[in-house]
Amino acid sequence: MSRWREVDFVLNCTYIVPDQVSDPSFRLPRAMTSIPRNLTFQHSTDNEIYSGGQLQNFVDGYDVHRSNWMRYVNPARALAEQNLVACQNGRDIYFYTIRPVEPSQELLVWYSQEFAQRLCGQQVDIKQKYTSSDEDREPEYKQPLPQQTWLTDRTKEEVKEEREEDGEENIDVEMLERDTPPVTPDDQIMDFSKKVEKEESNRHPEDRGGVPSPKPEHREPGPGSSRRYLPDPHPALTSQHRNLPLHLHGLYREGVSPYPIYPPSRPLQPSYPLLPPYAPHYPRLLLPSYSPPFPGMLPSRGSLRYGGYLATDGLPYPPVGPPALLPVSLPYPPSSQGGLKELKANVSPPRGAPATPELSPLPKPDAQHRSAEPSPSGFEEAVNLSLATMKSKHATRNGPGHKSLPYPLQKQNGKIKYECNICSKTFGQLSNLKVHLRVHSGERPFQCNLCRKSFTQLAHLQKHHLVHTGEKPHECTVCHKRFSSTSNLKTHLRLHSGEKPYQCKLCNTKFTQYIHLKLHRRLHSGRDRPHRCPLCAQAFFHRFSLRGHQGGCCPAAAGAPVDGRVKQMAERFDASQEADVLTEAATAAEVEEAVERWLERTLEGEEKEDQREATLLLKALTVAMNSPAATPASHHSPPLAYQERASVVHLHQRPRVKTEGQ
DNA sequence: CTGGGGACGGGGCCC
DNA sequence: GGGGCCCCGTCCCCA
Repeated sequence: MSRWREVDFVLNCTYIVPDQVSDPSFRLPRAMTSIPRNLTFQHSTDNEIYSGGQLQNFVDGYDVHRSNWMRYVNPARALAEQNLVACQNGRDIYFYTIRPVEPSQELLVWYSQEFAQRLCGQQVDIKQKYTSSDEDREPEYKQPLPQQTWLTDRTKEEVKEEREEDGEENIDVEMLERDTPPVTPDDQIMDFSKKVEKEESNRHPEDRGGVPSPKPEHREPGPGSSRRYLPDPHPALTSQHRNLPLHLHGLYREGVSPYPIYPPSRPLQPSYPLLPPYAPHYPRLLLPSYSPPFPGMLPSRGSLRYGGYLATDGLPYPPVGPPALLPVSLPYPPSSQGGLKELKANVSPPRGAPATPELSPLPKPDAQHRSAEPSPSGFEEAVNLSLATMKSKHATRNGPGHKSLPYPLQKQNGKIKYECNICSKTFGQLSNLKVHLRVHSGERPFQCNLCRKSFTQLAHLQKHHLVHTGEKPHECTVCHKRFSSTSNLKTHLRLHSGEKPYQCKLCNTKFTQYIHLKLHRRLHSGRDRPHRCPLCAQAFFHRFSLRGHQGGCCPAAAGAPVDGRVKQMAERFDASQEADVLTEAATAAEVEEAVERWLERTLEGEEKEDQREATLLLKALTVAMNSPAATPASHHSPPLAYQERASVVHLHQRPRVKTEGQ
């Protein structure tokens, strides 16, 4: 994929996870706080560094206050290990994953072809050299790039790396080639603007909006003088991976200059249509609103890590920074006016009070604003672009002239249904689907300004607000007790009506709330399960469950391979509400229907393939359950279908079981 | 252990 | 398309 054009990446990529906003008030440098929420820092133990040659151009990630988190990302040694490719789009640099990146897997970056050529294509003989500096003058946060590696086959032996007790790596300078320390690292800063300046003879430096950077000062190498350096790529462009002269660290300051292809007067627009963050066809997929702190600030170090996908209720660490600081991923500071906010992307922090302080969402960005600031740092969402491919796919299905939508369309009873491409739920209205998609994305755009809780729907936030106001708008007409929600009032009304819709099948105890029945059922231990297997003594609530057990799940039955997952599923179904509603005289078809209902509910969100396999499996199991031959007196091998499916099915161990388990 | 209330999530429907 | 409203369901807490 490194041969892809940059437009190919834009068209084919699935998610864009932008850098986090790095507020200047944060106490940590930008290089630490700008890391996207799905990534984490880890120290690399592979710190071989190579250098050589002479400085002409280089980019610099030296200053952690000016560079961003990419300074910590190492370059790939070979195509095989590369999982990230850098491309430039207008003034923005995007890093596309080109293969799945597993948790704890290190990001290793290289360039797209175009980007690489733009970096150095016209200066193939760029020599390079990296900064070093006088350590005594090193500011606290101006650090070497200890985690950068630039590994090639020929140079592995050249550098020895040591790590001091405080974790900061130091390189044995004797092993390095003749690097020369600059007077100051910042004097050496070079990014695209360097090249542009060079090529354009400094005619329009202000037009490019980049960070003005002085030309790097070339100095003759001084032996033994270097303890600060940047990696040393290879000088020629004969292969994409070995010979690109520049590395990317340090490109990621605000305001990268337009790349040299652009004439200076060209507006700073993407060279091709970049999906705007608010393109209606592409719902924004938000990562959870809490942001990981830099691990160095964690209460304990070492193996302690965080992930960007932590559930908000499982936040292990407080936000970094002053106590008043919001989690860094929140795009705005809290409004001093109180009230509630809708977190919208790409909006500057509002300073004024909304027209209606309470429950007023923020204004949406206008098109001009968007086009003026296409930077990914301006919006917080991971934009799901996978729907782009869905779009074209279904546009074809719907035929020419049909308004293409990024969602699969179905027709049910003459009505169009919009199907969620994640869980396959269908909705009668597209807007409902869009709200539903927040369930998958984790986006919770409506945040309570009083307690920081956030919600997927404004109505939920409005209801939540009653918690703070104490308002209880719903009154019981019988006892005049008041409730904050209609649901709770309705539950309450059962007390007056005597309605108890939830009944225990074992003891006939009835309850007004389902949760009470669930709790109650836990009381029924195995001895209360009337249907017991004579071979293994396992007991079941339902006779058909015992039949199914004997038909394929009993470990004591000879000749029957027992799949533990199937056994567990059968037990779960036996204890499910779907099984509860069946009578013991239920027909095979009724049991099968109940199994399907239970599956549909239980496997919601599972992988499609797993759902399909599980469905096949459970149907086979249902056959066993209803097999008249499956009696305690006649054990035999399970039906063939069951055996076959049981060997291939893969079911996730769900951490949370909706159905009441035992 | 039961019962009652509080809070919240998801989705349908209307405007 | 999006907001508002409503309903249903679920979970948690506590007496």
